[in-house]
Amino acid sequence: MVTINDIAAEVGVSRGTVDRVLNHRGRTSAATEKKIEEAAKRLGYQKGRAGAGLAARKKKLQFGFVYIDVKEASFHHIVYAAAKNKAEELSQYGVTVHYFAIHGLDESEMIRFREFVLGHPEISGWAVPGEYAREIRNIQSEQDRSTVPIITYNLDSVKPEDRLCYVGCDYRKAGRMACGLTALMSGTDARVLVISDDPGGVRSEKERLQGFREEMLHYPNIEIVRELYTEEREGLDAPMLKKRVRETLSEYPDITTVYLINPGDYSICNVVSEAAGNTKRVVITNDLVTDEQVAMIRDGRITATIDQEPELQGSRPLEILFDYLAMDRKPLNDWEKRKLSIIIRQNLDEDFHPLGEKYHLVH
Amino acid sequence: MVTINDIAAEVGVSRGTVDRVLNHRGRTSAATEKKIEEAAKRLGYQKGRAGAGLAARKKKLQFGFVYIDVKEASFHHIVYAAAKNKAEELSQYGVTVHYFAIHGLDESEMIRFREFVLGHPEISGWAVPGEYAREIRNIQSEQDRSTVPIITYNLDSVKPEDRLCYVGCDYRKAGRMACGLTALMSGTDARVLVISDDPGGVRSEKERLQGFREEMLHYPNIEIVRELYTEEREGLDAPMLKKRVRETLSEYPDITTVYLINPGDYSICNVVSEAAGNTKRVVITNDLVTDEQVAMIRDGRITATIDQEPELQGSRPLEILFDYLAMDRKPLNDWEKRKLSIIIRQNLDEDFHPLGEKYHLVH
DNA sequence: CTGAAAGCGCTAACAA
DNA sequence: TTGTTAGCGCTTTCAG
Repeated sequence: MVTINDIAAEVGVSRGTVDRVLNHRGRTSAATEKKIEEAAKRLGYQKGRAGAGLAARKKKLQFGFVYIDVKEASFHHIVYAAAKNKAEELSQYGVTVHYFAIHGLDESEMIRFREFVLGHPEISGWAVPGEYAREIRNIQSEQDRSTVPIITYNLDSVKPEDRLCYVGCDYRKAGRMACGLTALMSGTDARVLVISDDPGGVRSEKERLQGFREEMLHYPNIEIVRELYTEEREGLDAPMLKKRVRETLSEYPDITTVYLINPGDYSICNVVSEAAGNTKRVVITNDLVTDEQVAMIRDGRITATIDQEPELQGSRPLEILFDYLAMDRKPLNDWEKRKLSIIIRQNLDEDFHPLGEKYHLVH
Repeated sequence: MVTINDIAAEVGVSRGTVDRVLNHRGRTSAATEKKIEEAAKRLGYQKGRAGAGLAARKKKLQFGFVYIDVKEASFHHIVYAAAKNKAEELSQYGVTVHYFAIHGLDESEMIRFREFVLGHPEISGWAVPGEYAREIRNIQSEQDRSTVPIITYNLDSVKPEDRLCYVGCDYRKAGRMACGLTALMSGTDARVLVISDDPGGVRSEKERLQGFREEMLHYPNIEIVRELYTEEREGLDAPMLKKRVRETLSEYPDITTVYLINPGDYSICNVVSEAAGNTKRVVITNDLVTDEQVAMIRDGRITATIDQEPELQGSRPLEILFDYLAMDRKPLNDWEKRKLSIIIRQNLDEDFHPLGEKYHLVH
């Protein structure tokens, strides 16, 4: 392993100078810079994790972790729990994580968020759900501090140059998988009912539907019979939606498959299974996050679910920030794709998302 | 974070003494031992990764990695590639990995293996396919060196007390998943043909079949119509087996599903798809390891495959050894279960097993 | 602009 | 049986 000492010896300067050059701390002459950088490249220098880890403690790195804390957003509870876990691990390297919980979509939340960002200039790296990256970038450019890296997760709604890396799944692919499963489980002439929470604002749901449609091109006889969405401001239990689902299923008894893109409330599955009569329908959902869902997969109310590794969406952003700021390691790609896995009854682990229960969110 | 200095100060001894006690190096009095251990527990001491990582270099840890190098065992090529990758990463902590390739099942290989183990007394941790753990244990007990930890991977054919941890999947569960997929894709009255490489010696295949059968109890109308195995010493392309598959499929045209437990050669899928006529059959396989298989999933000759994370079976054993020997971290469980994932055309990543091609095995 | 030195947490070698 | 010291690779601070 080649160390900064080797480079110093090679070039004939002190360790300090090598450090200054390699970490762009300035106060070095162009001449030595050239020599040192050339030597570093020639010898294949890479910062060692052990030494850098030890020395990181005196940097006292501060990260900001923004997460969504809304009762029905179980996905984000898992994300948050995983982030806390990772933060605990990073604490031994002197890292402190500041959390900010977003409680809803109102303008007042954005103001609180803005204040939080402004109030924490000491933070040298952000991990945020994609939707909130824009706001941080705005503040940064107002202040010319745009070198502070941002990792987005779960959603990627910002230009690639505005974040260091996005950690999350490919929603289009999730949609294609749902269609593939439909073809395999309901046959290539499936008739599909699509149900989702109001997709007006949320891009992930549009993309999943788009992916589903895209894949349908390979299955010309699969048909989406109807798409049903929650009424705006309908509330969690969505009585209107349930009513329309019931009506639709009796109007189209030949519906073979229900693709539940993202219901706030999974009790909609009960409506589907009650309406079944003697026809057993295939029900496909996204994300495995609540106990209710687990029970539904177990007893067949949900046939299959497509999961997107929420734990890694919580832990990896912090890890990437640490690697970037303390270890001098840039992420390999600007999109760290999280795996989409298919869950059916037989691979439903008793301990599927073990972090979920370890932490309670205080609202 | 509480350090060994804190403990030394608390108890009123030197760091060296604390180190000796906490790492059981002997040469300490029972009295100080008690005081130090009590203080460590009280303060919640845990060895820091950064410091331990740096200091590990002077331990010059040596690990032994045993792998299977047989042309048709593509699974193990991936395992090996991942192990090399991890070894490279660990080299910065002063770790050296000694590899031993097993080329076959003959007795002479066992002798070579035995000589390798005997010839490397400096090795302080082993990572081996389960089948080979027994031999190492035997040698160890002959020499009273049974403290050297063994991590098994891929197969767990040794008593829990004879290894520190097993890294691999639950083959019974893999079988249950195959049955679950059968029910979902061919219906609950599926008629199944099971094909496998001679399962005489190999436990994983028996367990998968056992899991399949186990799950069949929940689907009383699923039936295994026939089981076909390669003749002993038949050779890779298995012409006899292919012939019998062809015959079986024409004898039982109502076979809906083929479960390929572990064919040495996937070209058997071609036989199945050629014999199809107008009936499209569901073909389920295990492990996604060759380009041929990828092509088959793409064009439908294979319907679904159940993967078991070969990369992690290569990297984790080394990581676990390092954590154990350098970081004082025991594995959380004595079985680190690897995830079983279902792969269909739509989640077949172009880059599914990216390590596979990075290394060439020299036979 | 550059060098020297101290220190992060831990281990190992040596001295007492 | 215990303490002391040096050093792993890197960062930081202070002198020059």
